Amino acid sequence: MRTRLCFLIPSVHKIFYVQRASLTMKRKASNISPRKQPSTIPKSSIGSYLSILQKEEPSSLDTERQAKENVDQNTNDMRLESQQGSETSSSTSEHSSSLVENAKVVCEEKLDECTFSSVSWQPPSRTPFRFLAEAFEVMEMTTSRLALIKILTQVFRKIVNTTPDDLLPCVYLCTNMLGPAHEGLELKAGEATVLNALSSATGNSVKVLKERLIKLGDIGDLAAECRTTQQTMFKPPSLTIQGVYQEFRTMANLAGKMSTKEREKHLQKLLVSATSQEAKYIARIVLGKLRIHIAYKTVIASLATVFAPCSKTVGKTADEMDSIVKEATATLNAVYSQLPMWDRIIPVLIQNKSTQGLEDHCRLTPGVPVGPMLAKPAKEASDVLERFQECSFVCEYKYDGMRAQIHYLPDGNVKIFSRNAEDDTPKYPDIVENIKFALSKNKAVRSFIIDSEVVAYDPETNVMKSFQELQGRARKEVKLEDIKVSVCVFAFDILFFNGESLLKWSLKERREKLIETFSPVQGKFQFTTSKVFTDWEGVDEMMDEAIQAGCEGLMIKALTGEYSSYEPSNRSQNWLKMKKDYMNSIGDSLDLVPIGAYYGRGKRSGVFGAFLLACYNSETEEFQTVCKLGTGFSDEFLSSITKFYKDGHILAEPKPYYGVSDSPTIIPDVWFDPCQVWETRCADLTLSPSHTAAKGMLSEEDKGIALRFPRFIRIREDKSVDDATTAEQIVELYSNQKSKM
DNA sequence: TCTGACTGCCC
DNA sequence: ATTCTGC
DNA sequence: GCAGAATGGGCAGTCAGA
Repeated sequence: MRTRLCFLIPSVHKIFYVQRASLTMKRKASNISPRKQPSTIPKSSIGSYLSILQKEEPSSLDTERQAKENVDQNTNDMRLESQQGSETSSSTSEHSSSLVENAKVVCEEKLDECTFSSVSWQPPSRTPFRFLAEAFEVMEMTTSRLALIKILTQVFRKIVNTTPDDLLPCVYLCTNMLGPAHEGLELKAGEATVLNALSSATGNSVKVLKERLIKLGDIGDLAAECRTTQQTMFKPPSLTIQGVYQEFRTMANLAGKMSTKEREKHLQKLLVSATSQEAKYIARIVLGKLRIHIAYKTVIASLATVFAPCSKTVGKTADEMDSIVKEATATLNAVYSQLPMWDRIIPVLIQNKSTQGLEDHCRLTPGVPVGPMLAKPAKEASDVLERFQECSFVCEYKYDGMRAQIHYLPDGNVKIFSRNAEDDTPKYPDIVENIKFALSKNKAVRSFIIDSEVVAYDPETNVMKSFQELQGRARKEVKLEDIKVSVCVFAFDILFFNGESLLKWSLKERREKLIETFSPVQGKFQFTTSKVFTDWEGVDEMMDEAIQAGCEGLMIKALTGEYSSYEPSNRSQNWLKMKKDYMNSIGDSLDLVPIGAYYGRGKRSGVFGAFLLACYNSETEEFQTVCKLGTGFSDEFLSSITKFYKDGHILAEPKPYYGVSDSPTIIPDVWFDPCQVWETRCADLTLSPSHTAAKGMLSEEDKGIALRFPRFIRIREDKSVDDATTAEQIVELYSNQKSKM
């Protein structure tokens, strides 16, 4: 707030105020310890936090070591607990009804041992949301995966044993989901909505809240803080997990006139009924950033711990238990990536009280998206050769388009899913047609799932078009006759065929199945260009050809052997991706001048989180923006560079020779003195509606040029600001790139 | 009726 | 998308 | 090496308000 105020005051005072502001900033930053103290522990339950708090707030190395031992000790205790528990249930494991009863006995023992919360409830009451919020609070304070899994396991176990119907909504809230991704339910509420709701719930103006948000760096912390200062006239009904989840679904289903206000009202209602701690996590769930160091992988590991099949564990050692849990985790991982629907999986888990038999109920099914296999970046030949020594590998063109998983259902329907399991079928009626055409010669096909990349394609010239053109296609309920940008499907894998999963087949076998099942149609449905290699000989040439053809680079995969199966949802080493800009020697690298910065959020609160970068236009003698930059720097660099700029290199106003769009998403929080040059790498240059580099020097007069995938490399100490990359050079790079397409 | 803010989703 | 970091 | 959490450009679609 103070820095903002100083803009209105003559320059001598500006310095004074800026310095004061930076001092408070510094003091604040030094207070932030790696393990953040929770701001909102309810006094009533302080005691139950203590054990974990001590572990996470060590005051010396000694206590740190001690803390580690404590955590380990606790983890072992957990194993013993479940062992004992299962001993009890093992004797009657044949009868599921007695199983349930026994589970309850076990549960009651465990209730007392809940290490993070004293909240308790009994049906018909539903699980209090406060119980989950308290777990989140503790999870936020640690980064130890074992401790995180331990806490989540306790949460799930307690819910399963008390109010099992709440497990599903609990898992949804833990993963920021409203339902299966392919069902397409969207909350349609983000930061602005939360701020508005918070404003009407607390009486603070949005402007004040925004200023406070800059300081706090987290909207949940803001919500918690607001609640603390608000007086409550009466005690509102307390929230339940089920209630919060249902409220979100209600919000998601609102549409049309007044729906924005309506959504805000629902959110306001939630925030008013929430304790400050609950408000914190409600706000974060809405934003989709829980920031408690867990995502669905940890949820899976915890569920697997709860439902690990330990019915016959009498006399088993901790190590043996460990491997049972590991196996259960692997099972649940595999099941979820082949049927990413908690509403199908969780009822089975609860019914069976075990991960056993899960695969029989939750199978790969056409019509439900599979987690797509992902690739790891490879920077140089040796990365590839190390991985694939002694065995042959395939290189495929890496097309610059969008991933599409195409399903053919036994009823003849076609479904198309995006990389993130969204249903893209309404977007691609042309692909639905092309598929049927490519299949026409093969009447034995009843069902399949294939993996492919969709690329914008000019059917006149048979030339692939840019990602940007593909991005311009309409998305909702597209009609065949309205399509303006045609596309070609480049298929590269098949995961399912006529009722059979092919995931375990080798890539060699899958490719053969793919090729025998489809007939390519030029410009509509083709196979990716690919070639088999046994060593590096010829790979560089293929890479050049791929770039020449408008591709990003190459995908590299094992053809046969243990690394050649399809691993859904895994970014494993089985697939590598290689792009020119990964390689140190090649690729575009620009020397740019930071002219402003944005306050960081989350773990970057207190330092700058991103910067506004400019090139130099010698014609207009302006610095023109080419990108914001938010990745590539170490934590240490960020804090030192924040200090550097705040210590005398901040401007109260932009220089008159800064050419910057007036879009609020571009205008930085602070302006910089142009005094450094940063080496910045990118994948591509794109036409930009919001950046100003080379504006007016292109065929599209009102557009500038921007970097695609920009990242920080290093400070160029050896360069002065006038040696920065020029707009002319950027135009040159841009037209070089265009001529390749 | 048009525009800008917001959201979600591609990369 | 890319990158860094704690475990 | 995994999993999580920072951050990028840019588009369509929706809705509120000019």
